[in-house]
Amino acid sequence: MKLSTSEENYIKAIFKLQDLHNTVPATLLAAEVKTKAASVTDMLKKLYSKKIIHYKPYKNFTLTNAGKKIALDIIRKHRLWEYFLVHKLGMNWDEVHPIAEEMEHVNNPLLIQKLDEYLEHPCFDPHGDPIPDKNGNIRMVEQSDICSSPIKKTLTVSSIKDQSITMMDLLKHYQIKIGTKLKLVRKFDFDGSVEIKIEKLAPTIISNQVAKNIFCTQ
Amino acid sequence: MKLSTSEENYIKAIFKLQDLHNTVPATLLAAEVKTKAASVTDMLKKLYSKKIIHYKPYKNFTLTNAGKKIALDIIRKHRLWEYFLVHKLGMNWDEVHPIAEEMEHVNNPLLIQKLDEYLEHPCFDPHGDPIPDKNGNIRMVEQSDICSSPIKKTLTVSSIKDQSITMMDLLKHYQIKIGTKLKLVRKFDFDGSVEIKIEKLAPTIISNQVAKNIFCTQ
DNA sequence: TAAAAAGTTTAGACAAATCTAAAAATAAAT
DNA sequence: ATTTATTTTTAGATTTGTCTAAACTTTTTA
Repeated sequence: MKLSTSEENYIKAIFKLQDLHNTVPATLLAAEVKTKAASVTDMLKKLYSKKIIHYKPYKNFTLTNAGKKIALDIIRKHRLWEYFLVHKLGMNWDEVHPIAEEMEHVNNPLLIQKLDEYLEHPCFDPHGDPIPDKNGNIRMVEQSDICSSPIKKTLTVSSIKDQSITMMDLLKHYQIKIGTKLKLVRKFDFDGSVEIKIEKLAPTIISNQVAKNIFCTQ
Repeated sequence: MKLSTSEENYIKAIFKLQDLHNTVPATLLAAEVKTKAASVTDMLKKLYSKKIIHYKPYKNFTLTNAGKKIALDIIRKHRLWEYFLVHKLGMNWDEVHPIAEEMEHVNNPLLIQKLDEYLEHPCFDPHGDPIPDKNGNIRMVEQSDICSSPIKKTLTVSSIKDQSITMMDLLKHYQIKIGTKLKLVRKFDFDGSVEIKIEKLAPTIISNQVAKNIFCTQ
């Protein structure tokens, strides 16, 4: 089934809002896809006719399993492209979202398979959000912030909680990105700061405030 | 000026047909963009209003300079993506065209600049067609078929005249692609066949028929 | 629990890009 | 040069996604 860019955007938005709020109000969805409530109603009827959502007028609506599968596939494409833009083209993670928003609608399964292979099957996008696999499964990986991670084990940075400009600025200085491999050398009890050792770099100390925001997998 | 995918496709098609035939009949353009003559008329009026083409009813039409610039920019994007798909993702050159057809409409100058850098400013796409630079200039490079190239100089395969399946099959066997570096070792007068040496491979002999179809830059 | 507020849907309109069928202009052919 | 054929344009309809304004549900609140 071929879907329009607009339909795909609605599906993605419903998926996102479904995750955040248990029930999705049409007005919120309208804001998310930057349109008006009346337009949302039209689209809901269309998506219902395509069995992408469960829908009864004036009632709540949710994605069907088929709808969720489609949403996860779009999210997969989006995040793989974001990964590509940052890790291959060297773009900044704060400028890739709108581009990936366009690329995610390029529809070609072989392309995405090849891209995934080329990127070596990444699990997290540059914002630290998990990348669903080709079957729509999000492999749940044990993540913990640096402070709570075991000492002297190789950790891989998988997500950053605080995505503010100031935080990103600091991470840039420390040369820490999603995917960076590092070791927790020791913790200082006085202020909760920690010493870390990043591959090929001299050990440094980062504050507790920063360490708490950096999540890693083992 | 933001252009729709449809407008971009018309511009690209006009550019292509303008190159092939001196004057572009609307019916041919209709076939090229897979639509009907009546739709073409509508679009021509629109493109005229945007100063992308010169147009008078019932008369021939041509791209303005602005229109040509736009066309070259779309072609640039198309060919850079084709290059990426073949040389980075390892796709076959006969399957990348429809994908690049979609990717070319992703509009972000920084993206294309970064992509160009990442690919190291390629001059030819996987089909051997030249890639315009960011100003729309197609750098004219001296090309000659292998038979007419100087002996023992490093040549870079830049285009293949015959793009039939059988030819591509043969090139695959010889491990010859656009971008392959090779040397012409010697020519055999008896049948016009030539001995070539491809980087890291043992020297081989290719027939005159094949050699005549492979164009290289020095 | 009845009135007010908030949220959702219908009805009718619009813009973009397309279509068919018919009319108009140009080109070709006798 | 007039008829025929071809090409191009108009006119009116269709589809997709959107909009506003009004009508209708549902929820809140007093």
